[in-house]
Amino acid sequence: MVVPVAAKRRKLSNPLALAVMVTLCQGPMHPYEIAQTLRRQGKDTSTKINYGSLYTVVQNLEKHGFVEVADIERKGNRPERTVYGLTGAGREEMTEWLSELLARPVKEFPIFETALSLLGALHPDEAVTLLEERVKNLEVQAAGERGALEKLYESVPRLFLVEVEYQLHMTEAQTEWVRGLLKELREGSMLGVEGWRHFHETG
Amino acid sequence: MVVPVAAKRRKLSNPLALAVMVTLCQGPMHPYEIAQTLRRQGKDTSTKINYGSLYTVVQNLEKHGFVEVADIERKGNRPERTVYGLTGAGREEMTEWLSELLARPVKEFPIFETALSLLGALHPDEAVTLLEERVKNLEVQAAGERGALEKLYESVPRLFLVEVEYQLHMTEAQTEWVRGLLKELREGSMLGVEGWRHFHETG
DNA sequence: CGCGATATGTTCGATCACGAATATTCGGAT
DNA sequence: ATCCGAATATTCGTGATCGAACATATCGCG
Repeated sequence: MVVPVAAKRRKLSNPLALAVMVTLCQGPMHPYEIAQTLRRQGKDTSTKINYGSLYTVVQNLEKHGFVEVADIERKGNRPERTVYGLTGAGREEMTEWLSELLARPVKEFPIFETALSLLGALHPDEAVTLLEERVKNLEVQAAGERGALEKLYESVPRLFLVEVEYQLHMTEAQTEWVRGLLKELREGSMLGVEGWRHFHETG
Repeated sequence: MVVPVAAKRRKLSNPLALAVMVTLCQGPMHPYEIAQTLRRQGKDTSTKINYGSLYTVVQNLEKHGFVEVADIERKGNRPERTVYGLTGAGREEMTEWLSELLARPVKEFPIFETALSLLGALHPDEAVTLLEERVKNLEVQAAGERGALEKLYESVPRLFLVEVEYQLHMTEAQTEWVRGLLKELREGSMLGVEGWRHFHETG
């Protein structure tokens, strides 16, 4: 089997679309129910669920034949609820997309990286203060994540918590790195810090 | 001084806007020149620079008074080049925004996290194969980043490379974590793996 | 029973993002 | 001289995004 080296452009790129397809694997649902299911399963911490986007995404999935209308319900006087089911093409797209995401790291642009690259625009003392604050915040965040995880272990198999464990690991990694940076900044050992300070103090 | 606990909504949220303001600190420029400067300084690895977005962003910055037209050049027959400069309000917004980004971690949604949370949709053996491939890819990526860094150390002060070091650190952290996950999956020690397999093999 | 609060569902439109197209100039090879 | 590809510089149309508004149902409680 030949693995395509360049990722092909997908017809839908919103991650929510993938989450929707996976959810519909569990059976036909209407959009709102999809959102509820995702939330109930805690997927909303790893995928941004936006009602605004949800309906558009489902529509687009239908347009491309990945889902189809399975039923149109009407209970009482409420607006109709269109129930969607996953198609064969949908299942295939889902598997392929998910596989690609797992196997291939993609370059993303976390906002903290941007901020770091622009660090020079602040006074070095200010930078140190701010990064110290970040470390504190990260510690709180990590503690929260650990706590949540402990609770969840009691009711959910680990399999369904991998992404939470990953999050925690990455939070810890970030904390560690920022601590290292702070150390170098405070010791002034980092090449270029004197120049930086001088630049900001004279202009 | 009271630190606002909730981040106030910014008039501009595109990170490119921040990068633009920081660049204009160095002096007035026209949009294209801003992009060149960012690229020359390697900022394009940490901020997504999109020509399509650039002009819109600069316009919006102007609309909100963060930059202003400093000059309109015309050389030969080319289209006019509008040269922009940072305003006082712009400098303030820049400092405040950058400070917030450094001090406060924000929840983002990296696509790999989504993929992890949906892992159960694939057969466990398939998941293992794919994650092994990811580890290989991550190793290549890390090697590349390390190489680039070595080269850059020769010509650029460390201060301007912090974001690259951060990237590398995070790549390594991710690799380590995926390796751990793989180990657990292969050993079958992870709670729930048998059920997972069974589910996929019977349907 | 009547009231507000909360949960259930969906739609809309203003804004945003960005690939691709456009248009000109410059440098170097022929 | 002239042709061509790369660099310079900007615009535009399409499509995505998402907060907020809308509308109804259900539930708890006095």
